[in-house]
Amino acid sequence: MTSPTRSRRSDATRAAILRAARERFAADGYERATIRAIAADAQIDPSMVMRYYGSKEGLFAAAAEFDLRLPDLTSVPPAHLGEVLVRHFLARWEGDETLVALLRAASTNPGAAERMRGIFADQLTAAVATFGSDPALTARRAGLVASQILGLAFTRYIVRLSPIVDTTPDELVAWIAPTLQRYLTGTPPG
Amino acid sequence: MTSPTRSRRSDATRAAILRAARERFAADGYERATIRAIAADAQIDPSMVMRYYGSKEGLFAAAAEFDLRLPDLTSVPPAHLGEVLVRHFLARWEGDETLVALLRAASTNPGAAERMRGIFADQLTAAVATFGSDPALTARRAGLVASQILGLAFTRYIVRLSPIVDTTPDELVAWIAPTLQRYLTGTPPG
DNA sequence: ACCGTATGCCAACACCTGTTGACACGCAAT
DNA sequence: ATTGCGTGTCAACAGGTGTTGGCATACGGT
Repeated sequence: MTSPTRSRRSDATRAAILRAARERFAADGYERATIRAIAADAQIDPSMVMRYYGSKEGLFAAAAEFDLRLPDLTSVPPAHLGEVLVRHFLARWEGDETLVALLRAASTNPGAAERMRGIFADQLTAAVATFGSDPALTARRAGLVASQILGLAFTRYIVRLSPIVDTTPDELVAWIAPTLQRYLTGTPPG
Repeated sequence: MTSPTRSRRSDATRAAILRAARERFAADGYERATIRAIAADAQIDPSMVMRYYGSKEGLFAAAAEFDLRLPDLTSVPPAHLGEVLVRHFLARWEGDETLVALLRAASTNPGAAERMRGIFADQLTAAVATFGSDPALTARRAGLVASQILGLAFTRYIVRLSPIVDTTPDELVAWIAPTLQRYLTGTPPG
């Protein structure tokens, strides 16, 4: 038995499968991304996928591993929270198709929706909770932020709505930052 | 041959198929909603679906027929545009699952995404254009509104994010109306 | 009453899906 | 050299998919 720290020969295959899976899931969604297509992209046999990831669900679970990597919001000037967040999100998934894969799959796959809920209810809510406003409101504030952020991602990467696709990240930040800012620090209506 | 105005006997079947199709597409998405399941819901044979709608794509095209029914925005006080819009959208699809079906399908089905683009790029942009601000900006304003509106729908009906699901329509309107108001009538940033 | 046709069901096709088990190769340790 | 195991390929299974053609039946016009 090789040492667990020593890289095994199959690690390259595992990585190739994961890369191909992310691409296919992002491009086609959960059901259209077939194991055969993923295996073909990775240039291996479909049965390898099963051996290394157990099932299609298991493969997706591994491929959709995602961390928002939210920055420490306590060290951000409170007036710039909105801008920092939009910019971070855009940068985060403009270069990583994992979230697009998750987004596409969440529409039809319950497990993916569950994971999406975890990411935006746990990670984001936790980050919002750090600059302690009214605890009773943090969940709602985080939810509202998620609604605008996910709407931006949905229109830009999934539906590909022209006015949103054609707008530069900087312009998007300028328009959307005030929205998040109000959701985060604005006084509740009513 | 029966008169085209006279209701034919099969109209009930056609309607039952359409109703079942909308339900299934809304609940399961395009690929998981099988013709057999739809036919079973409508209590008819799968081949009937093919005879009346030609193909699964044709059935979806018929089931996803959707009109935003946007009110005449010229007769709305400009300061209340945001509120009127959020309230209208919430009411519009809280009682009609067609848009949820379209939303779910748009993630994986190119035709559905195309239709979604049509709805929000044509109908919404046209409505925004009626209260004539800078024409060069109307498309972008409409796109931003779409991003928040679709994000709301996505988090509330698809991902079912708890803080958004648990919030009453009135509270959602209070929070989100100012966002749309700024996207519609606010001065451009920069 | 008759006949054409609209309506419906049944069985089957061809294809694709996730998944499985048997078998071959090559490397590493004994 | 031989043994054991990690790695990989091949073929096949069982089930589900959209879709098609043929056959019964019941309705509506004459």
